[in-house]
Amino acid sequence: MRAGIKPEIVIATAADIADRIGWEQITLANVAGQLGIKTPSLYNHVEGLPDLRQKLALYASEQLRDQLHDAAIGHTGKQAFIEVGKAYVAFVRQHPGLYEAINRVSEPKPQMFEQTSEAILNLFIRLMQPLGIPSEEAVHAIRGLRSMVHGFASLEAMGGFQMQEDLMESLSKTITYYIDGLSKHFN
Amino acid sequence: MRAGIKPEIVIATAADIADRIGWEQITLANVAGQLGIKTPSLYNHVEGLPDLRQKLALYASEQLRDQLHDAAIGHTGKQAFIEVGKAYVAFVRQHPGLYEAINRVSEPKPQMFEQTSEAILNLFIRLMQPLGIPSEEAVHAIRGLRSMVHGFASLEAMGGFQMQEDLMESLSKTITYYIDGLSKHFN
DNA sequence: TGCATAAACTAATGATATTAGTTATTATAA
DNA sequence: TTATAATAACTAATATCATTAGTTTATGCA
Repeated sequence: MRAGIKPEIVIATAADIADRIGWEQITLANVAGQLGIKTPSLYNHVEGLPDLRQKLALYASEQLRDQLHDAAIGHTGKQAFIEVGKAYVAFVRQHPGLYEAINRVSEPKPQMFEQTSEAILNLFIRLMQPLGIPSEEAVHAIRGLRSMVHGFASLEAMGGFQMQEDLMESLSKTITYYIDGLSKHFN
Repeated sequence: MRAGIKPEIVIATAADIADRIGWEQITLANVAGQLGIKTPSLYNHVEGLPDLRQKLALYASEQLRDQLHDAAIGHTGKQAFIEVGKAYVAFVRQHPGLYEAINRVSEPKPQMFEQTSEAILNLFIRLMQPLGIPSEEAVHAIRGLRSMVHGFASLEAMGGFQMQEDLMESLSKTITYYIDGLSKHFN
């Protein structure tokens, strides 16, 4: 019998498993089982479990990049960061397994993955332009923003917050305080 | 032969492996090998791999709590947060495997672990008292700080920053901006 | 229709965690 | 000091993985 599996379907299946029952549960046995084929058949589509994980990480990072770019459209200044930050946290809520795949990508990271990460970093850099931060300070400022947003998303993903109802509010307040303090220093 | 293994030695061995070659490498085979005993003998000291991981997470969170408390001594206000933040990042640098153990602790988390996490949260809360933030806003403010510090540590641990030389500077600047913006809002 | 390729399969290997049952060592109490 | 109970090692066996090798079957194209 022939199931007609495409590489993308394998990734999609792994993504589904990751978001549904956790990244740890991405095993070749689980993926093959959900696809209705035997484990060794997967080797026709991916080069093994590490390869599958890396391909999933790439897929996930592209999704995240796209959603962050979408969220930034039509906003500038402080509000742009708030929108992107919310989109970041929302992505992690919707796709905890994919976010884990991004964070657990093993070295050496695929080149395309590095590129996508860079694209996300560039988004932050561009959004920071209008604030008029001196360029030698901008690297620190952006590190702070990335850390903040990642910190919120990551802590929530690992169940680090008690009540997640008003977490978006915490995030937008935090970004507000940070950008205000930042602006005050350089204006 | 009898090796005279104490439970603490098993945890210490797992900690050593985690920091040296990575959390993923904590296997019963590795731990037993380093202790000079056979894998099944470990079941006399821990109840299996998940139990060992949880005990290691508890041990790690206690270490982190102690180091953060130490760092806070003798400081108040903005500077206290900077010191604690630096200690946090320093801990993750020194003990990447232990930090991973904390973050990968599986549900349900041991009660003692929850207590230790709460102690760390309480440290942040106490340090924030002098800033005079209204109590209904303090929860947001503390979430922001935790996220920031965790974000820095976590991003560095996963190799998310290019150059880590001046990372401490980025962290202290970020905390400064944040606390300044926060203070401005409520004074 | 025939052939090359893609994609499934079976079988086998080695690493892992885990359980059960056994033996040896140590500590303690008579 | 010796007998006994406990502790902590062991061997043997099983189940689940990932992985490799070799084989078969289905598909698409000349």
